[in-house]
Amino acid sequence: MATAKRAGPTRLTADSWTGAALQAIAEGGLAAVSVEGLARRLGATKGSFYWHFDNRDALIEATLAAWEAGETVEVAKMLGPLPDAASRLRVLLRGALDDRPGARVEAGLLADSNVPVVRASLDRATRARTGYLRGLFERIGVADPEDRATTGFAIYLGLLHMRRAGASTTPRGKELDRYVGQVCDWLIHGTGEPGRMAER
Amino acid sequence: MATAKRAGPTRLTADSWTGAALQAIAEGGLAAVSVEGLARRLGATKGSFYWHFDNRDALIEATLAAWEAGETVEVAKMLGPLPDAASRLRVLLRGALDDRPGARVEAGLLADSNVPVVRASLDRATRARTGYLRGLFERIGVADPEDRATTGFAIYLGLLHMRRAGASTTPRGKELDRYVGQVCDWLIHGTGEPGRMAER
DNA sequence: TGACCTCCATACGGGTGCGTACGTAAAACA
DNA sequence: TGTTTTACGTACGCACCCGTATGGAGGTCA
Repeated sequence: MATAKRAGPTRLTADSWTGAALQAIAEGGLAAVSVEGLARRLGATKGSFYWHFDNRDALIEATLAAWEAGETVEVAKMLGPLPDAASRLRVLLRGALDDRPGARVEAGLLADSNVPVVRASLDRATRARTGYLRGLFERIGVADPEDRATTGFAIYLGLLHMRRAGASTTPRGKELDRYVGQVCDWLIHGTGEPGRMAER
Repeated sequence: MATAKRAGPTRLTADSWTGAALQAIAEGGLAAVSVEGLARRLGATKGSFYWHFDNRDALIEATLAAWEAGETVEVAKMLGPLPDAASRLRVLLRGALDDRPGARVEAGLLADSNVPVVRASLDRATRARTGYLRGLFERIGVADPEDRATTGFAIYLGLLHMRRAGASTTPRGKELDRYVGQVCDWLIHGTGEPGRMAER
């Protein structure tokens, strides 16, 4: 009974490991990424892992790179077909509260933002998003696109976090659509749709 | 050379351990709270710890309770003397970006919000703050205090996180005061001070 | 001064994770 | 069909951490 046991066809690839790592991050952050743990999940052993990667750090770097790449194309795919800046903003914000796997991974990574590699990765993602947001606000024509981009991203992060923490205060379901729409109008116009908000 | 070595007068108390745990959380989250690690910091050994606490979980519970208590009195002390709701809102938001030790602990705890005990503790803190925020907005007299409180807290969390992640996009120094003021005006009036923001 | 209680150090067993050494099936190639 | 290369399993040493067992120093009170 030397070799046996794994379910799938047979051999694993480096992507098998980064994929499992992504799933682990989504569930429990970096701490859940252990070589032996992933091996158990994959029905393999460390012997396999250390053939594909030099060490745990190498796996983490590869995993982060895979996430960044997948995230940018996913965002592009979500926002590309949209017509105007306003609807892109709305979709972007909703992305914080939807159950995309990418969002779950991002929420997991937020927890380990003090780890230098993760920090670097998140910083790139952050920069890309705030830059994109700033572009949206510039095209919309507000006076202070920088501030609004920062605030928009802070709201994004905050909602992402409230969702991960399972905060009972997070808007859900139908409420969510309404709330996100409200926040977007608010970010864009400085106030809600005319008549929906008091001015004092 | 049986007993010796610790610097301080001598004996430790339960508070010594929760204090060290708070510091560890501020630096590295829950993962940094290890009995043996704290013992090294305090110049003691596990023998001392297990006299003051039943186990690691008991320490964590006590530490969270201490943080919650300290946080509420600290917030009360900061906001109590302030005259109007607007300035309270501003100080509350600034609290996310200042270097209060409490904020560092909170940022560290955010990282472990998937741990049930931490989640419960954070949830209580969150509820208290959003409730307080809602009260502020109600007293100010906006039409939708609930939405604004949620958004205000999301911004708080987002900024807290951007600061912890060392995001280069976070406003700093003088900019910080201006930015926080801007966001507050914006949260309150729906738009910035008249003339500072374009309306389209 | 002797019995006692408080507080802590030492020493141990068990668990988990990383990384390495080595052996070995199965595929690829000759 | 034999040999190399690919991919993986097994077994080990090491480090760290939790929790327990046990004993001892120093203060307290009779």
